[in-house]
Amino acid sequence: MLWQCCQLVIRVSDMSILARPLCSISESFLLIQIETFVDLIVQRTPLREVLNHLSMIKIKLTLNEHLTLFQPEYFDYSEHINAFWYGCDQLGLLDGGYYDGQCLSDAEIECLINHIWQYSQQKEFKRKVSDRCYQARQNRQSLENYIRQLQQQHSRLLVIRVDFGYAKEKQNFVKITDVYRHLDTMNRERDRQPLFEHLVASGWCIEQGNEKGYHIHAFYCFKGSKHQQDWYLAQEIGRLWKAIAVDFGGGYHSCNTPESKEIYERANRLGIGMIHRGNGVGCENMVHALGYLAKPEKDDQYLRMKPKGRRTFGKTQ
DNA sequence: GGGCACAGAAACCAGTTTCC
DNA sequence: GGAAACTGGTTTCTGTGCCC
Repeated sequence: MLWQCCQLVIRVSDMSILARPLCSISESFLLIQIETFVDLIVQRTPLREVLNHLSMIKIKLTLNEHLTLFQPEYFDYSEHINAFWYGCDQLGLLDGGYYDGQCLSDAEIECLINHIWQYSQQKEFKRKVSDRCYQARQNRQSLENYIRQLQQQHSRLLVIRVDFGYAKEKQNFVKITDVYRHLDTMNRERDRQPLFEHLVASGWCIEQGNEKGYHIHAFYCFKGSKHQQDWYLAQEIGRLWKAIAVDFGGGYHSCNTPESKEIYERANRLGIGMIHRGNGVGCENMVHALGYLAKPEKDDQYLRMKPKGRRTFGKTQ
């Protein structure tokens, strides 16, 4: 009975998903759905609520698409996604037996939930969450040290902060492998283009958000003695990204526009643009602004899936 | 510009300590 | 006692510099 109710909800509220052609749902979105679903189970949400939750409904509707993300030989997954794979595996869904688009029965769903719950009670699962937070703090610390070292080495730095992303209408087609490919090209160009001739430091991190999908936060520090126009440099870097990610409607957000800087200025938080070593507040703000790349508090922005061995955070040495 | 070696950084994992 | 935080060793990746 409960399940029939569920199916009714599906018909009413998710026609848009049914109407989508196969594989047109954003990879990032699918992963976040899985995580939300697993999180409900981990939080010991009552079964009825889990079954009626939108993430469960969507997973049921597009399970085949979720299952296509299972490629453990090529990707590493977060603990939540691994818990989901474990549950699917126990149900025999990962051996190619479920690709006929059939609905799971009530009993199978309950079984899946139980297996995910069991997995989430293992030490390794809990451990991974705390290790990830700790790793983020380590990265943050190393980034802070790096920035402070830079400030000691250069009396003036021109600091650029840009976010790279993709057009909303193209996000459904962006795979994590595309993001890494674009980032690799961007980093290669950084070493080639005359634009970066006086670059003294840079850093990046790849993130995944519910709204923005995959995106990259990046910073670039140029010699303050060679460049003054941070707004212009940010725009040129943004244009380069747009050219690299043109297939997916590459877009960027510059924090160095006069409007953005004015907002920071008013809040006394301006840490980008020209930063003089003698300006203590500016230097601290710079640490804060660039430290955002490895902010441990951004727990919902981490990557749920990444190509094996690849990093999510990096900086020039 | 491409290939290669090397050093350092990021990630992973297991063990230990600290805190509640 | 269990969870969270921390440490240290190891592996793997990446940036850099050098050579051709």
